[in-house]
Amino acid sequence: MNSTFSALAEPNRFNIVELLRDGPLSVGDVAVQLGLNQPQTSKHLRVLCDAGLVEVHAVANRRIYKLRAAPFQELDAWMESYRRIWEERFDRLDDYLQELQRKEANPDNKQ
Amino acid sequence: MNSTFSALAEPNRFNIVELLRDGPLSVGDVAVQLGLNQPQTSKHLRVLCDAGLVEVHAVANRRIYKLRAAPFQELDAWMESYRRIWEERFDRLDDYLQELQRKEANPDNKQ
DNA sequence: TCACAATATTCCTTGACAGGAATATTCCAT
DNA sequence: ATGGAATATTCCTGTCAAGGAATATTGTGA
Repeated sequence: MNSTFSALAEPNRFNIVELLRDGPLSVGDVAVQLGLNQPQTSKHLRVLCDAGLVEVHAVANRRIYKLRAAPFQELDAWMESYRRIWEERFDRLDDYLQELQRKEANPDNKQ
Repeated sequence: MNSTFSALAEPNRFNIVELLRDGPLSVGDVAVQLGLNQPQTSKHLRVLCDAGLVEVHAVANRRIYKLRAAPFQELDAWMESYRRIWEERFDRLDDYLQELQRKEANPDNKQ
């Protein structure tokens, strides 16, 4: 999960992922379509691979990279816990303010 | 979107977000619950704030931070485009391989 | 086997960022 | 208005990651 965020935080890698969303591609094709040079492309793909976002498949001379579903499903599952409550809890200041006042009244009561 | 990933890529900030999922908290409370010291906590909250993941609300001496729904909904929307196709496309190597062969046959045809 | 295409790796430099410590700021309560 | 919480900011340092250039590697087809 952490490595997923780190990997996607880099703009070029994010673009690579968006590009691969449309299907698998070779290193060269990724490089051309994103206007990157080959070494950087390989390096970014390696990071994505290490993070598990992508997997390789050797075909003749090329290496075809494609997205892996797992980390996206994991991300989806993580989001789920936020979807459930983002109308409920995020805005519930009242509870917390009362909590604060209560603590103010008798500081020892750690609840 | 980019700033969202960058913000969440840092482990402490990720933990702060997870903590705030349960409701708003003051800087001090965040610091205590995560075992951080106050300055780093403030700094991380600032980054989260700049990224729009969090918003502040001054209450007496304290500043209460809470999650903002927007970036999570944006992330959710982004995920949506992956959910739709992760069984379909991610694994469709065949198409691409045929595409490669086709290009091999007559390189000039850029499709 | 050999040359070449496709890809990966290394080395280097530079910039961004996190943590620590100290200090500045803000704002309430008296 | 003033002392003291609570919070924010600055300065410094070390680390890490990205880009560029050059080079190494791998695998294929002739």
